[in-house]
Amino acid sequence: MAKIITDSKKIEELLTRGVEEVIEKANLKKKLLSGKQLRIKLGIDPTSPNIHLGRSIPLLKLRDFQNLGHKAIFIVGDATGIVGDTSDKTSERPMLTDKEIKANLKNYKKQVGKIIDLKKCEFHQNSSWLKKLGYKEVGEHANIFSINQFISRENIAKRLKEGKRVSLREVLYPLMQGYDSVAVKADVELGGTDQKFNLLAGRDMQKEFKQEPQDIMMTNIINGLDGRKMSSSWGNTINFLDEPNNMFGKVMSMSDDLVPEYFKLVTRVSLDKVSEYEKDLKKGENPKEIKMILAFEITKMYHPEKDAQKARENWENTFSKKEIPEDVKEIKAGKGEKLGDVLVKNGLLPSNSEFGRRIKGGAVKDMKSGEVIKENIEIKREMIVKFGKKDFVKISVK
RNA sequence: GCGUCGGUGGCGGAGUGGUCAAUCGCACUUGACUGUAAAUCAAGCGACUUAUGUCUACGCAGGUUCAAAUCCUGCCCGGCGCACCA
Repeated sequence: MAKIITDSKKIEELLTRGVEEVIEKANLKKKLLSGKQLRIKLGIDPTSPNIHLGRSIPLLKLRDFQNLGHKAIFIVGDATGIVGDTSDKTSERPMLTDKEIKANLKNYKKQVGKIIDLKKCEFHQNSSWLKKLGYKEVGEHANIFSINQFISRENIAKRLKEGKRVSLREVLYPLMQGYDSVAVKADVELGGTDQKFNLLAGRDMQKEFKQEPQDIMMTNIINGLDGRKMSSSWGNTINFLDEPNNMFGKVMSMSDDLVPEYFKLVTRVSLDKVSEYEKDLKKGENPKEIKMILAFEITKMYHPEKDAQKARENWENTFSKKEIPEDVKEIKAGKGEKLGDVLVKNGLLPSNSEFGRRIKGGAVKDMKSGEVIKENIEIKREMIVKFGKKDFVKISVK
């Protein structure tokens, strides 16, 4: 049995860092101090093959709990994923197929394992209990809640008002997530603030099943690279599986004002250090420098430290010193082939028209001579071409 | 099922017989300025081409017309209302 740590300073950080709201906080604190091992539940639906940094917030929380000796219970929502949660959506979420879910699921353990300790973690797929339920059970569960509750949720109410469709299946989601809590006998459930309704549903379900209701810890939601909410559908995510160079670069390209928030939420750089950085920023330090630290910290959480270091060097060379990146993609072309055709054929550009636009915009550049290429030239010898902000390619002649 | 309104590009949302590859906003791409930040400015944003033209597109399938996103018919999908008094 793991030893439970009850250090009050650590508990305080656990209860506050990246945490928006705890229900019920006093109760949870008491439990944490009691020295009893708690069962901490976190579920993620495999709605996308990639887990992004937004999810790392509750995952890091889960790890924090683990570090204090508590039992992490990770649930992959393969059943809930099919039904689809509407919590963070302004429109209906399409139902996923079994096949999609399975494909998405493939690397989940690996990704989650980058943060939490899988050996000390209970790993479940909620289909294992949810698919056993029939209409009778679902009916009973559904009876615990009212439509009134459901439609008064902000995003649902809004959709109704706008005359958008709200399907009956969406009502089922909170029931399913709530039943998960019953199935794993959760003491605490983690989730984003947008999950409040579903998380609370778990408490009601547990009461119905004569379990003590779980406490709820709602973590902050992180903004994506562009300042909007991070979401796979916006394309503003940083993913656990992003390559080091890419990950580093993505952090560097985000808004300055997000930097402190990122430090607090998605890293575990000590809070003292973070407030130092904040002070530096206020004093007028170039935000780029602090952002470099952040980019490095984040990258090394998901990749070996030396890869993160390399990514940093590569970034400096490429963008500060305007050199050619180390990991240039290499392709082959026949002598006399048109540059545009080659790029399109290799999937680097979607169409010849796009190539034409970039030519017109002056985006295409011969890196050896440093000159802008103004027309669709024929390839005669090996060349390194830049054809966009981040797009480099080395073309060798067959 | 009946009635009614509607289905337009990644999204929102114009357009209701020709001048529509389709106003506009957002998102996105590229360039300038920079710190691959923000803000700003400029250009672009179906494809093939590089001519200043062809093809494919406005839920789907037909039809009317010299000409349709726009009119007609059928189908599919969605919203709302009705489905009552026994």
